Amino acid sequence: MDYSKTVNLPATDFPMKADLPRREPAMLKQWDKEKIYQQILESRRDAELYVLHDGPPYANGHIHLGHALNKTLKDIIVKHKTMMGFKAPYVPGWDCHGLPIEHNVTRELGNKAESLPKEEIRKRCREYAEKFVTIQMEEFRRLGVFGDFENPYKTMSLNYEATIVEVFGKILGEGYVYRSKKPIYWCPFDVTALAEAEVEYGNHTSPSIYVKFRVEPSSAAIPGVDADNLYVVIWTTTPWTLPANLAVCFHPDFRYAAVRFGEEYYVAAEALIPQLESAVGKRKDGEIGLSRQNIEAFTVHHPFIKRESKVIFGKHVTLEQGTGIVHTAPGHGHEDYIVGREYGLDVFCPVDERGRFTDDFKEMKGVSVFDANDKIVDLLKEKKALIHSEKIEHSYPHCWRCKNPLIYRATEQWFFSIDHSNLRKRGIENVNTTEWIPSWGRSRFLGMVETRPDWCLSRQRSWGVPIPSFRCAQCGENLMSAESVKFFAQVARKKGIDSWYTGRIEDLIPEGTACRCGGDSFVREYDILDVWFDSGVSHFAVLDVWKDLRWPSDLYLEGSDQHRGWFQSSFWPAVALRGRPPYKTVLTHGFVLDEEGKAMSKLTGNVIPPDEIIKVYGADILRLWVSSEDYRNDVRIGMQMMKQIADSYRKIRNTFKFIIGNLYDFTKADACPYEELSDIDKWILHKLYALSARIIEHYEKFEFHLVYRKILNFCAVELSSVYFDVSKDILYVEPADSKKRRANQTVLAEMLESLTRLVAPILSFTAEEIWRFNKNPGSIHREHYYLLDGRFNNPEIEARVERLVGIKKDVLKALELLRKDKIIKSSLEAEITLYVPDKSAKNIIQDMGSEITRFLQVAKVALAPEKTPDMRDYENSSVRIQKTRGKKCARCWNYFDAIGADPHHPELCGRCTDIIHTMKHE
RNA sequence: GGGCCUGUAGCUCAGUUGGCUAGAGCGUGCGACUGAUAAUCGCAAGGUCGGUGGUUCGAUCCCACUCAGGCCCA
Repeated sequence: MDYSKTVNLPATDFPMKADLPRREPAMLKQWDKEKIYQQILESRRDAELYVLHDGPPYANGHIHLGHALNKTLKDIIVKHKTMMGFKAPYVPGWDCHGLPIEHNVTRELGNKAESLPKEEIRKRCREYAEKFVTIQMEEFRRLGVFGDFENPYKTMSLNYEATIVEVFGKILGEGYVYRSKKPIYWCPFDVTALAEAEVEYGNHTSPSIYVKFRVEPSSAAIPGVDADNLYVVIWTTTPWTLPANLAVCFHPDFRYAAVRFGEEYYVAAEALIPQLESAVGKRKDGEIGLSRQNIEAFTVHHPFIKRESKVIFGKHVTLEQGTGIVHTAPGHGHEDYIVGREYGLDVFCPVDERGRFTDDFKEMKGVSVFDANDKIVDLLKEKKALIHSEKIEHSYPHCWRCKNPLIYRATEQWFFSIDHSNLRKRGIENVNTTEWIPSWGRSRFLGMVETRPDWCLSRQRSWGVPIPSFRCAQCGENLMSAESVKFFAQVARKKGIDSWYTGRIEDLIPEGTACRCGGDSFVREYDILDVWFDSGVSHFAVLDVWKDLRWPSDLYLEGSDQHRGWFQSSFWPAVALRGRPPYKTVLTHGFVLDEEGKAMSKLTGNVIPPDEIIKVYGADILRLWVSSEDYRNDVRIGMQMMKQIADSYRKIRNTFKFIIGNLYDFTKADACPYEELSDIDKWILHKLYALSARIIEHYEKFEFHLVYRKILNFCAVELSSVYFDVSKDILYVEPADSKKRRANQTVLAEMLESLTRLVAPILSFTAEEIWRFNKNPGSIHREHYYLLDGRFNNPEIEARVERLVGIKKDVLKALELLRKDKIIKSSLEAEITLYVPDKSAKNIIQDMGSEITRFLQVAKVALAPEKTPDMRDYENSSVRIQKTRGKKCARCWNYFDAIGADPHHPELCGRCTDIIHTMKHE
C-alpha cells in the first residue's frame, strides 16, 4: 500500500525557482501602484526621525556597479531603520551642472556650438541632464530602492539653483569670499579657459634652454668660489614665461654645488652635473659643494629684467631633467603658483587673453608668447645669460576644440577662504566630534582639512550657476555684495537662473547701486560656480526644505573618494554658516573591483554593467552580493561570485519554502504554549532569539556582511541540517493535529515571522514575495522587526542540546564507515551503542528516552555503562554501530523489530498503525 | 613621489587583550536519499594567515622593510 498519502508532506505553491528577473518588475509595478514609499512614511508619521542624506550622482550616463553598491547600501539602511520603527525618509538627488555635461553637449553640437548663444547651450545641457536623471532614476528603482522618486532633488531645479546663489551670498556676506589670481589652462586662440578634462596632450616642439641667473656677489661668500662669476642655472622649455619669473626653486633635500667651467661657476644639483656638462659642451673644471645656508643667502638677479628672483625651496623639484633648480613663474604654472603662495610671491602674469605680452613686459608688448620664444632666446644671448639652446619634441597640452597649444595663464578667480574667521580651526574641532566609519576616515579627512588650500569657486564655463558679479562700466571695478547677491537670488527664485543671461541688467541689481567711482552702469560677468559648491550646499537646499527632513542629517554614506569630494564641499559651507557639519556620522564604502581585484575601466574592458547582472540573476541577487561583502574595503565582483551568491540565495529561499510548506494546515490558533515544547524546539527558538538580536545589532553597526553570513549559516546549519532534518519525522509522520506536530509548527511560524523581516532590508523583493504569498496585509517593508518572546532566551536548554549535537556529529562519522562498506545506506538502518564519558551529557540522553533515536536518526540507541573494545572513539563519545535486524515501516520509514501487528497493515510499525486508525475514524 | 587603506583555504568572510592540531558557509570530490527533488542529508580534501627580517618563551595578531592592489593627491 502507498502510505505517502497518509503522511503530512509539505504543501505549498511557493515556487522554488525564484525567477527574479521576471518576478521583480511585477513587484515594482505593484509597489508603484500602492505608493509604497508614501505609505511607509505615513505609517511612521509620528515616529522618531532618521535622516540619511543622499549624495547626488552626476546626471551623466547609465549607472555602474559603484552606484548600485552605494544606493543599495543606503536602501538597506533606510529599510532597516524603518523596521526599527523610525521614520526614515529617503530623498534621492542628482548633480546636474558641470563640465562633463557641457562637454558632451558641445561635442554633439560640433561646429554649431560656437555660433549658439550661451542660453541655448544651457538649455540643451538642461535637457541632457534631465534625460539622464530619468534614466538613472529607473535604474535605481529597479534595484528595489525605496525613496521619494516623484520628488527628488536636482541641483538644476529652480529652487535649488536659487538656494545656491543665496548660500553663496551668505558666505560672501560673512567675508569668506575673496578675489585673487590663479593660473589656469587657457586657449589663446579660442580666448577661453579650459578645464583639466578639456585638455588633450600631444607632441609639440619647444625650445629647450639652460639659462643663467647671476648671483649678487655680496651674497655669496664661499671659499673657492669666485663670487663675481657665480650663476644659478635653470632649464626650461617655455622661454616666454621668463618675463614672469619671480623665483628660482631648489629642493630642500638635494645636494647642490657650484660647478666651475673656466672662469664661471654654475649652481646646479650635484646629481645633474653630467647633464650640465653636456649643455655647456665641456667637462667641469671643478666643483664646490654648497650648504643650504649658502643657497639661502643668495640674492639672484633676473637675467634680463631689473628684478630679484627670490630663492625658494619646494619638494616638487625633481632630478629628472634640467639642473635641479626650477624657474618659477607663479602666474604660469600650477606648482609654481602653489609654492609661490607659500613664499608670498605675486601671481604675476604679463600675458593677456590672446596670449600677448601686456604693458607689464613692455619690451615685447603685443607679441604672442609662441612667437616670443625665439625673441627671448635672442635676448638671453644678448645678455650672455644663455648656456645652451636646442629644440625638443615633448608632450604638451592642447585645446580639445581647436587643437592649438595651450598656455597656463593667471586670471582673476573667486575663492572661499578656509582660514577666514578661524574656519579651519573650527573645522578641525568638528572633524573630531563627527563619527567616522571606518574610523580611519577621521584621520584621512582631518589631513585634508588641515592642508586644504583655499577653494577656487569660479569656473569659466556656461553650464552652471552664475556668480552674480558685475563690473563698473566706467572704472572696471568689480562689484558684488551680500545684498546684490541676495537680490539676484530672489530674481532667480522667481524667474530662474537663466535670467542672468537673458534678463536686463537693471533687473538683476538692486536699484540705486553705485560704484565707488560714482558710476551707476554695470556689465555682468559670466563666471559660474564650481559644481562642488552646488552639491556642497545640498544640505541647505534639501534638508532645510523638504517636509520630512531635518538639518543636520544623521548619516552621509558615499564612496571613500568623497573624503575629498562631497564630504569636504558640504563641510565648509556648513561649518562656516552653522558652526557644524551637516552630518553626525560619515560612513564610507570602497570601490567595486573586478574578480582579480583590479579597478574596472573601459580601457581594460572589465566593466560589468549592473543591468547585466539584474537581467540574468535579478536585483535581489545583486542586493545579496552587496550585503555579502565587507564594503568598508574595496569589493570584488565576478561571475564565480555571482554564481556563489545565487547558490546562497537558493539556500535561503528553500529554507523559507520548507517553512511555508509545513505550515499549510497551521493557524495561530493551533499554536502550542512554550512550556509544552520539546527541548529541541526550545533550543532552536533560543537560537532564533540570539540570532535575531545579533542580526539587529549588525544592522545597527552597518555590518551587513555579518547579517548575510549569520542568516546563511543559520539556514544551512541550525535549520536545514539539524532542526528541519530531525523535525521531519514529526511533521510528516505524526498526526496532523498532534501536540508534537503543532509544537513544531509553532516554532516554524515564529521562524517565519522573524526571519522574513530580518532578511527584508536586504532581500527586499523576496521578503515581500513571501509576505504576500502568506496573505499578510500590506507590505513587509512597513513592518517592525518581530519581537520574540523573552522566554525563548534559554541558555540552559542551549547548553543541553548543544551536547547532543556534539554527540550526533560523532554518530554521523561512525555511520559513514558503515556506508563506505555498503553495510547500510540510510542512517535509520543503524543501531548504535554509545559510551558517553561525560556524566551530564549521559544524563541528558537518558532523560530524552526514546526521543534520542529520532534526534540521532537511527533505529536504536543504547547507552553502555563503559567503553568496550569494539567501540570507536570520537570527540564526545565512543560508538559501536551495527546494522539493525528490524524491518522498515512503510509509512514512517523507521526500522523496528516488530512490524505489522495489525494484519490490515502488515508493513506498519506500532505508531503508524495507531495513527492510521485514528485517521480512519475522522 | 606623498597621504590613507587592504592582502587569512578556489570564493566570501570569522579569528575576542599575541598562547593548545587557524575556523565557518559556499564551491569541489566522494557517498546517501528519492516524502524540501533542477531540492535535501553525510563525509572528506583544501591554508608557508602576501613575502622577508625583527621584538617575544611564543606572532595571523606588535614593529621595520618589501611585493601586490585600491582611493585621493602630486
